[in-house]
Amino acid sequence: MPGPPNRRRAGRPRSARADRAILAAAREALAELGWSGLALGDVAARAGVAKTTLYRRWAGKNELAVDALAALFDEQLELPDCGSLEADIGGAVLRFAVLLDRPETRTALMAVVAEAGQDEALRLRIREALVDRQKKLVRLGRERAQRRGEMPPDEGVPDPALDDLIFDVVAGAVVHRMTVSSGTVDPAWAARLARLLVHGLAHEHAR
Amino acid sequence: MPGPPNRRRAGRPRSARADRAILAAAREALAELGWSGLALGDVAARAGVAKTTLYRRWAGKNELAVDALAALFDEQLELPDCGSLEADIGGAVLRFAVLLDRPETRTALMAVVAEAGQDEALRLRIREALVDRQKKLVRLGRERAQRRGEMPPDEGVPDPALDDLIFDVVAGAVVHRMTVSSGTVDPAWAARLARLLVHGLAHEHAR
Amino acid sequence: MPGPPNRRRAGRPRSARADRAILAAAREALAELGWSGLALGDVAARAGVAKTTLYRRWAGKNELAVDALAALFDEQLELPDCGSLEADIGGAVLRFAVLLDRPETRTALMAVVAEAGQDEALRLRIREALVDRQKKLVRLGRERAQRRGEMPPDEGVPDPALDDLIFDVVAGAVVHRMTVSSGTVDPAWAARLARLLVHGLAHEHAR
Amino acid sequence: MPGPPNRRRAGRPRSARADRAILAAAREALAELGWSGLALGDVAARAGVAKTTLYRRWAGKNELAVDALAALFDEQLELPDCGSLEADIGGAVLRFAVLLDRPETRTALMAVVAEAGQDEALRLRIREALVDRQKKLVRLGRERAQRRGEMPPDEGVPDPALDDLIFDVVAGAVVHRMTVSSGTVDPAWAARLARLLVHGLAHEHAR
DNA sequence: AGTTAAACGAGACGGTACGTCTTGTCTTAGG
DNA sequence: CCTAAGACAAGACGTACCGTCTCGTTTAACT
Repeated sequence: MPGPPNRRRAGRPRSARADRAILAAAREALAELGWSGLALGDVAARAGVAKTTLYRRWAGKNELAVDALAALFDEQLELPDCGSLEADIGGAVLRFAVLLDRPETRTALMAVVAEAGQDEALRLRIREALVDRQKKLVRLGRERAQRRGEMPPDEGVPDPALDDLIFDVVAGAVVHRMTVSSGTVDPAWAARLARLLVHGLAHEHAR
Repeated sequence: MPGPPNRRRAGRPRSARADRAILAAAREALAELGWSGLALGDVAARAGVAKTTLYRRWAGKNELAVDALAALFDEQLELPDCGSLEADIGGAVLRFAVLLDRPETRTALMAVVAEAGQDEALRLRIREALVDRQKKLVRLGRERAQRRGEMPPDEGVPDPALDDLIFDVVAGAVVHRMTVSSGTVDPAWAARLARLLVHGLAHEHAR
Repeated sequence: MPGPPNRRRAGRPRSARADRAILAAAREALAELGWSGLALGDVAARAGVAKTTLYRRWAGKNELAVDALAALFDEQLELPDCGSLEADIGGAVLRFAVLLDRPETRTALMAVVAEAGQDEALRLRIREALVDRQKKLVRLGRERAQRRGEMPPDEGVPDPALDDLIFDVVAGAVVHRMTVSSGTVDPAWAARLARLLVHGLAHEHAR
Repeated sequence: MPGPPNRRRAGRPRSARADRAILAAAREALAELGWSGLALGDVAARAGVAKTTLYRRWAGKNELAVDALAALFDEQLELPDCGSLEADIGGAVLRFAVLLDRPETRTALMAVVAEAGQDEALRLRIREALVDRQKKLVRLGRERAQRRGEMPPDEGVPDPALDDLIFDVVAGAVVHRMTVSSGTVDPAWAARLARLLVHGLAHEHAR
């Protein structure tokens, strides 16, 4: 028996208020100062918390930012039911664009991805906390379209690689336009992207 | 006229070797240490140059990185002629993936984009040095496809917004897959993306 | 009388083992790490005791160190009877030197004296626990010498200032040599100091 | 040829103003806050200097304090000529007492000596900068007394061990009285110590 | 051939954030 | 009420880079 699961750890328990205050302060500071201006001592001070308390929970800027991002993504992203696959995709694109319009989101996402280039653990954390959690939107959209008869049902084996492609195309196009190209995502652009995707996918099944 | 074009500035001219050595050292250090590990003092030391010499040419990490990236993009990216639009797109995707496989490229691109979130001048520099220069590949591909008869010729007004969409979809999907999703770009994935795009575009003109 | 002696305080009584363990751990840590390396959290851990338990008994590093020192001084210092005043002084000097040879004693004594420079209460505690308790050795030595006829008996009023001078000269010379001058105290040095003092004192009474 | 001795080191030379400002600020802060309150960041700020500038010159609190003390000792300590050996000693004792009456001197001296218990290099620095430099006062006093005929001239070999003993007795008695015993050094006490020493030394040569 | 003026290397400078450490208090649960 | 465990606020530690500066030296172009 490895130990009773209800076994309380000794000593004073960690404050849940501190966790929330730190994540909120991190988002606030990020929005104001940008990534390179983000100082963990400042985040701690905004949160009304000592630096030790912050470092007890997160190893550094990167880990903290991924968790702050994941909380935002989880609460903001969803797939609206707009009646058709094309409209659903357009709606999801617009929601994502709203989220990326916040300067802290855009900046933090790019920065942690940049740091992840040298940091395998961070790469894993990003995939688990951001990518894999949001891929459920693609699965949900596909299943909804299949129920509506817009897409054929899975024949035998499902094709997760197709879901991955769709995820990277949609998310990638939005992120690239808003960050690299310094463009804007408006309803017209979202609709055009959705149409491109839906018609491209139609041939995918007819091959 | 303020001065003749052959007007040489007085004093010792700037060393061209220093420029090249600094850019090379920056790429090397970036590949080894990642963005946050990149220290300009270290770059200068690797280049065998004083910090002053570096700062005389670039204002900071961001500007230096954009220039290092632009040089790489210019010399590496091109649109191979593979006989069909779909094959051309697949080929370009694979070339871009090879470039992004270099750790310094991936890291630097994401990092400068992150910093640009708070820095309008940097955003402009990125658009001029990276985005606008590479959009010529899309224009070239479209014109080649039109000559082949794979796409209808422009009717009256051209549609630059469509070129932009294509650029963001292709580049965005590749970048997103290789950085955010931590996935790999192989010939099969490239081909599938190209097919999706070509078929999606076919309907774009038939609307 | 503030309370009946058999009055038990409510609740769990304090552990006497803890007191001893803490003092011993403090001496050990001091010998290993020196004053600035002495951390009360570490002392508590070595003593197998919680920090709370330590702080309930001592207000801080200084008070703890003074008590640890006082216990050592009380058990180690005495005036051996070597037959003559000069030999007695030499013997006491050597005993004191042995005590100061322990790194924790030397370090702690100097450190608490340094801290006492800004702390009146600590100064008082040092005088009571260390200085006044050990001045009895000077009184004892003088009385023994008077019994032997080596010194004249007190005429009318005693002269405590002379005892104080002797105390500061003997203790000061040993401490200064072993700490400030980084010298060693061997039997020859001790004998020379004793002779200097005895002959100097002879004239003191003949003035 | 290993290099001309007047060869200028490359780069910007160190500021002499900074050295002086730091030592002065250290003495000031020490007097105000005591040893444990002395923070090097604060010293740097008072000196109008960056922390790096301070750390470039001194390895830590201890080294800085020894140098600050040595400067004080050098400028304050001397052997006044009062006409007789006994009066000279009394005068020197009073001068030393004035110096140790400054809270920063007393505190810093004790503190660095405490730290030196664990630090061989610091012990050496103290001996060189403080002890050996001030022992010249003992030599000077002896030579002056020999010229006056108060002490016999050196017969054959000199006796540096006697100078050392005198130094430790005088300095030790003053330091011990003012720090450990919390006593005061007034002219009467100084005169009594001087008399004790002179008469004790008389027998030293008559043995 | 000498003069001139900027570029160059070296490295010190004032600043700022880092992540760690220690202090003394507080909050749990258990004895 | 004491105890062990450990989280907490506060703040100094010594390090690393930043971007600027101040030196003395080098180098090409212009007299």
